[in-house]
Amino acid sequence: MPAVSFTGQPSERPPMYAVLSATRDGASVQLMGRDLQPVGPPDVTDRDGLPSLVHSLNDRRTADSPTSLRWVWADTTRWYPSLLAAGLRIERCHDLRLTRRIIRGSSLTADSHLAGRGEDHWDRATPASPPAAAPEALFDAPDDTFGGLAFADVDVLGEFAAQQDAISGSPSPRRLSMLVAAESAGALIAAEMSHAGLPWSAQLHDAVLTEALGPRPRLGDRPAILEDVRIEVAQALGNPSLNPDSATSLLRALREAGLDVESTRSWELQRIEHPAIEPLLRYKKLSRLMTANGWAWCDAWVRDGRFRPDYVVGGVVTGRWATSGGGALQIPHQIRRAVVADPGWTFVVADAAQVEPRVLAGMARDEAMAAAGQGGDLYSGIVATSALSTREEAKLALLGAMYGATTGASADLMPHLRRAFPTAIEYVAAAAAAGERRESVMTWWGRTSPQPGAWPTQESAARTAGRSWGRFTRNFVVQGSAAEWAMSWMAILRGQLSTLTLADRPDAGAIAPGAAPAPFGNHPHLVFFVHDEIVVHTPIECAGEVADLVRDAATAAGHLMFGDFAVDFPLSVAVVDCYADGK
DNA sequence: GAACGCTGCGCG
DNA sequence: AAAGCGCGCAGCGTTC
Repeated sequence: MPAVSFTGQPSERPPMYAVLSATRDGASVQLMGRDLQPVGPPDVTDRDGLPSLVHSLNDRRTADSPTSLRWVWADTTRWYPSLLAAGLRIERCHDLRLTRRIIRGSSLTADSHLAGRGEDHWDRATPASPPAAAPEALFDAPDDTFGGLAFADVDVLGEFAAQQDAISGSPSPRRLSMLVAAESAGALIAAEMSHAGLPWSAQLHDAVLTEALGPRPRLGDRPAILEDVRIEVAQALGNPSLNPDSATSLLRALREAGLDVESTRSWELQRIEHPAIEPLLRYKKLSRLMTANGWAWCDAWVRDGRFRPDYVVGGVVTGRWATSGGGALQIPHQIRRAVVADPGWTFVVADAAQVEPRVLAGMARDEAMAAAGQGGDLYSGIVATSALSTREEAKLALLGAMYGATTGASADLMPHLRRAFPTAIEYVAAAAAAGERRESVMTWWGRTSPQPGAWPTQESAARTAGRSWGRFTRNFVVQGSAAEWAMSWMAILRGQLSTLTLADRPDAGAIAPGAAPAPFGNHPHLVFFVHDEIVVHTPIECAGEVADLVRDAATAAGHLMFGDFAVDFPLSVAVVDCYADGK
């Protein structure tokens, strides 16, 4: 079992904090003990001197603080990219902007001073844009404001104290500090993944596009194959100038051809027999490929063999990450062909199986569901209990339970699922009922659902809105807690990966002809994350070790959340040179 | 010509 | 088989 270093507890010696505040022309760092009393005078530096100051403090080890410092700062997106650019990493942080939002919103800290105050700049602050994606910086003054306040005027120490006070005064300080640590570790990981970038071959990307669409057309022209398919559709519908990209005119054309359709969605069209349908579905695929991930996308988002998504930690209400620009969380499987490891390197691609129902089993302490998931595929495990008869049925039923299906095949299977797993099903039903009563619900570690907006006064509309909000809160507890598991998984893994260091491998220089950018060098590092799936880019010789660490981290994350209530978190792990071969 | 809502589809 | 969760993004079509 790997040590869990990102949380700073439960077994470590007292941590030492390094509280980093902006000054007019640089920064100051105040070291503090666990009691939040200053240790020595602050170190002050100008902007250029910050990396070397951080470096020297990172290296500092004292009898009181054998572990690394936890850096406390207003906003990882404002500090960390430049430290990474200088070749530095830090081990742990407390991101006050992200954690402020959690603490202000959590039912666990509703009585704290922090929650009682009016909105201020901390609540208004948004993540800084990544350096490369901010061309406006050429024209405007550099953005040194934080939620409307000059960055140098932000009271970092005061905010940290207020947050610590809120956490320690809550009924479940352990849960909230786990969440705060995981969210902050997520902020570091997100910045590091953007810095490292996902290896991306523009050449292979072009090959995929050319095979599907024909050669790249000149600016303004349409790819030859796409246009050919459009003409096929248009002729089959007797409408030569048809533009299938217009849903309105396509629907009209389909109806004029005598087809009884409600919409132009692919799944609806699939069930229709007509010569236009096959080419139309083909057209939709190709058109989607070109507009979403075509040559223009590659030009815009791939630089120097890397795709650098801008991750937005906590960007989703549930705590899932979002991304802005480039659609990083929706990269089609088809285009993952272009994701290839550097020479001498490979990928460890790991996908966690059925995280949401497993987390549900842990939260509800549903022994039967946990047992069904033991060791392998949860859906098959459910079939083995005879609760449902096929894997597909089990999957459909479980998804329906977590999304709140009310009609159709999924809803029909619910009684069977409830009979087999009453405890788990009751857990999500209670979350739904709370939402219908307009009450908030919490994830396992205390992230709390927002208040619903205005409610309709008309009775049936109010009922509909209630059901809808109930489906949201039902899913919130599951999706949000799964996000907590995933962040813990990554954070633990990150801590373990950093132990595979050059120091252990004096000949490591020979491993990788083309090393990753500093500070990664020859070290395995995370390069991609999508909700329950991670990609580690690693020197080939470390791949086996990395795969083991990935599995161990999944197990450790499960224990971190649910203690000795045994819930398995099995992974599918692949060592592959191309991301498309990961599954 | 910018801003916005709608439709549709990619991902989990 | 085609609804029930969470997103981001592109293109269309309307509005200001």
